[in-house]
Amino acid sequence: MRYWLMKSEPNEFSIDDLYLRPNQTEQWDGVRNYQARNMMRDEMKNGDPVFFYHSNCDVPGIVGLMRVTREGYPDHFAYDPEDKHHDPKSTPDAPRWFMVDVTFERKLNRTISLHELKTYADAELAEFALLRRGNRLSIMPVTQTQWEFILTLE
DNA sequence: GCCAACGTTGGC
DNA sequence: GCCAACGTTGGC
Repeated sequence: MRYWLMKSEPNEFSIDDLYLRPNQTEQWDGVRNYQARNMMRDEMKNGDPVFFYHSNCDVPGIVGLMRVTREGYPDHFAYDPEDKHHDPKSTPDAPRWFMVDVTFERKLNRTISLHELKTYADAELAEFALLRRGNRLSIMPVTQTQWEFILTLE
């Protein structure tokens, strides 16, 4: 089992939106970055725990927990010319983009902000991908040690 | 294969 | 709104 962090802008799709979805489950579509795609297509497995991270908002940070409930499958929204993330180079015969399904687990009692996480950047979270300079990936791996440490902050 | 131009992300 | 970081594109 591996641990993950997935970013979303809360004005686009928030932890509360996930809570309100049928079965509290959402397909994580629209990712158009090869590294992130590879993680969804190849590495994320059913049952893997995921941090839900709110980005580009007043208080960026980890707001909840979810779980992978369907492993990588083609992001069919890429075929739709009307879709915001349409990609004519992705076809049903040769899908270029993939997504996973994630299911709500729980909200944290409070947001563990990016600001707070950074205070451990020279200690427990020295290797945390989120804190690496310039890292804009929307999906990133979390080690078990990092996962457990972050939850002790709650 | 190089690299300049351009677009996007996302914190501040 | 600014801008640093960095991925992608496309001319050569």
